[in-house]
Amino acid sequence: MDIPKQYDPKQAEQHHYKRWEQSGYFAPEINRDPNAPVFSIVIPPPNVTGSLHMGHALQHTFMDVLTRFKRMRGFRTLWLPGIDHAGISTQLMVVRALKKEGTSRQELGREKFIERVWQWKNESGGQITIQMRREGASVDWSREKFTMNEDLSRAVREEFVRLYEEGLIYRGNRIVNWCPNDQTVLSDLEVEKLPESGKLYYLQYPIKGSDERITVATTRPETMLGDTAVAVNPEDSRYANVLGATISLPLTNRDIPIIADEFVDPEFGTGAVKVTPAHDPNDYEMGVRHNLPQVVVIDPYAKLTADAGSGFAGLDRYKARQKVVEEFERLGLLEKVVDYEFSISKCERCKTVIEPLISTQWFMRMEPLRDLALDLMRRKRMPRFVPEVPYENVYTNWLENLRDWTISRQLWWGHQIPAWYTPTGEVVVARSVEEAREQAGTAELTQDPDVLDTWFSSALWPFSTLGWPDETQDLKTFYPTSVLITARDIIFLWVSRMVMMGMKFTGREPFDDVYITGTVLDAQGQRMSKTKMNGIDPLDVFDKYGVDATRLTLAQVGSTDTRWNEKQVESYRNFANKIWNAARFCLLYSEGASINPELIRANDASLALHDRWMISRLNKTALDMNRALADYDFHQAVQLLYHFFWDDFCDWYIELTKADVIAETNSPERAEARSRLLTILDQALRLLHPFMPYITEELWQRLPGAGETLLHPAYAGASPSIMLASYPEGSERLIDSGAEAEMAATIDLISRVRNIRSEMNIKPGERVRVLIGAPEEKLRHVFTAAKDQIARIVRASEVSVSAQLDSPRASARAVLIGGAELAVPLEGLIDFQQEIQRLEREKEKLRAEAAKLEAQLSNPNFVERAPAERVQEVSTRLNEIAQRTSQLQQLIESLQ
RNA sequence: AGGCACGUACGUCAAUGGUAGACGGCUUCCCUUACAAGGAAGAGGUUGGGGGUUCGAGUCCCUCCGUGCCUACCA
Repeated sequence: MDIPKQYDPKQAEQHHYKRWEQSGYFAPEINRDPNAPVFSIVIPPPNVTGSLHMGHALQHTFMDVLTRFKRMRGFRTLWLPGIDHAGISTQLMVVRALKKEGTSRQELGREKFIERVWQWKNESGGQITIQMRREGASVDWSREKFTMNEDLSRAVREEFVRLYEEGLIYRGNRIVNWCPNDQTVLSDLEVEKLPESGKLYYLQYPIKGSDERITVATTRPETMLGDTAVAVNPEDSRYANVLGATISLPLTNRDIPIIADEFVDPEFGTGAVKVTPAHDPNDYEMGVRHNLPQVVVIDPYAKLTADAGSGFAGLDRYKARQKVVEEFERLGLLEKVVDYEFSISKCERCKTVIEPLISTQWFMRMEPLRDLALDLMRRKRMPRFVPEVPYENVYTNWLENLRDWTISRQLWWGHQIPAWYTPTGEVVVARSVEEAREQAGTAELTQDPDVLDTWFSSALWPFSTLGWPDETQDLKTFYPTSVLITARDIIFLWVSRMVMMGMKFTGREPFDDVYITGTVLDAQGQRMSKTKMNGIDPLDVFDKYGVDATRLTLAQVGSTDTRWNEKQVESYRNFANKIWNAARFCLLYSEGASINPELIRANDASLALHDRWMISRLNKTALDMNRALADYDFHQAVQLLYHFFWDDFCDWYIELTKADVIAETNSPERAEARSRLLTILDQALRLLHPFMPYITEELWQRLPGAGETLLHPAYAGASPSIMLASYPEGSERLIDSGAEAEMAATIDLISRVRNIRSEMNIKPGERVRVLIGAPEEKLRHVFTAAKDQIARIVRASEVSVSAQLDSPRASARAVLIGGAELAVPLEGLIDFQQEIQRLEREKEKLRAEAAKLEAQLSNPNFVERAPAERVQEVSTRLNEIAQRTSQLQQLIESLQ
């Protein structure tokens, strides 16, 4: 057998995925058990424009770990992949391409443009689906979905029509967030508030029929051209005398009133506020309250309108600002300008400053839907957020303060709103144009040109992808899904809306649990972003360290934010190599052996200590793994795997079983030791597989005896793969605390000898004699039985065990667990003073520990109030220390 | 402006109120036939500061400092 000394991830990553995919292992149909429990996840659909970034790799790792785990546990498992059409991003991308070609979407026209987007999508969209294969993601590609496909579009129309018919969708004229660059309306969630240092301008407005002026402060002087009132707080005595007076608004020929409104904070600025209902959300509200006219002075391109007056019409908003300020100064009405820090709304995508505009849009009334979600949380505590703190509150608080959702967008790429207008302006909402014609009684219909917010379709994702509105078998089988795994920044945009729509249309929660992942930050603790250029490309990491090592690194992140640390990946790359070489050892000595689960099915006294211990550790680890995964404790799961494999399996078990395994002569004992080793390796690989799919499959395929019989019964008949083998569940019955204790004593003995070798500077090649005095018969038995292994591991020429230690004076000594003593004769090598010091140091450590414990015991409050069990523990430990100390003291005296 | 997290070894992170750990890095020694991407032995901490509750606090409470994130209609 020819196995290289180093694990080559690329080699292993090449073949297996294709075979898994082509064999249909990712599809739930591979499961032949009609009564199998179901596990399903839908992927948060990545944008069609996107390519794989660390956030995806992170989420996908969690999803794949769970999916593979559940599949191995015999669940009918579906991880459904798909892509989001990402309205604005995609449209912008194609618009840019057109610009390069010297044309534009307007020139092309709507139909041609959409064709062009599809063409782009088919040629270069969804890069991520290729990259996901590299990750090893076990998604069912046969069920892949795209939000713009006909089936999902039908679901969107169904959603729209039903909500409209119930009055939950309406068309209205309101102030909205408008992006002058993208030329579309945006929802509140697509706007980000960024701090900005700007100016606060104090403008004086003359009061008609008097010499008085009233001063207002504003950050946006240009909007004064659209002012229709000045407001003060009704309680503000400073302005009581001018309430109801009229202002002659400078630069215009309009007169506007001074009104009173609670909204005005007398403490801020001058206590008087200019009111521009057409261009400010607050002023809009105030305008509605006071029935003020709306004078539109800024257009959708953020240029001033004709209503702004001849001097301003056509000017850009910032030019207009400058001009207004100059004019006020010229008129002597500019009181002052001060520096001012405030936050400004920008388009999340293009960072253009949002212009609040009054516009006719489609909205969704959220209260009744919101109540469905809040009710679900109150009644059933669903979805269950992991971690619960703080996300359950974040989610709930947001829902409680929810406002209506602007769902229309002035784009071409997306689901066109299924609303048509008759020549007389009547609105007809229908599932198809045919239905609309029938309803309207005319064929002369114009469809609303707007499309729906991308999230409108995403909100249906968990059930639209399974066939809704049809009652499909998939929907019945896989809905509600088991868990949603996502980043925290879309809890509002997506998670909450899925819950609301799920409850509304299916009457069920869309998922039981929501696992919110941490964020992978850069080495400086900054979020990775395209604009900052600080992102780490997961594909580069795959190339450098392998997919499996990267997956372990990411899984370990769990739900806490973590700075990217390449050293960590390197250490898991080393771990992969360790696995490789451990398997290599097992395979090099596998002649005449094969996997045989019978060999680890019982744990009785006929087995050697190291075997009983290993079986115990295996079962403990399996139980812990199952628990960790059930709790979504990925960090813990990775730690368990790492230490189980490296410490327990490699460092101790292989070393202890090695003597039997590499024996020259063929014997039943050798065959059994080899087979048991292979069997435990098989179990270890299965435990690892959900995290490290490639290396485990690569190795498992080579193990003698790895075949159909090891598959989970639900996959009987499938061609063998570790991904269909059953996941070790672990059994309490096979945990052997006696073996663990005996092994602990053995490990203690070995460590002590090694410590002596190291501190006494004994050459690695030099053999030493190891003398053990163990008063306890059981312990003598343990050490005697393991003599050969111990000798091998500590490079001893002799290991002798007796009840009483009888050793030459010139020995290095130690006290062991269970009152045993150890001596390593070192004739001529030992410096007695130095040895005494070494033992004194050890005694000192014990003394320090004893001091703490004694302090506790001598505190009457502790003895009285601490649990008796705890008190007992302390005094037991104290006794141990006392015994060891006296033994050490004797050793020291014998040297003096 | 409010709200919520977080602060533990040189770095990245763990620790149901019960002796503070892991991995990497560091020091010393070893290419001992699975693995130098390895092995062995070590060093390294008043858990951001201060107060409180408790027999006992990294963990619970208060406060200060620092860092993030989210929400918000102060012109």
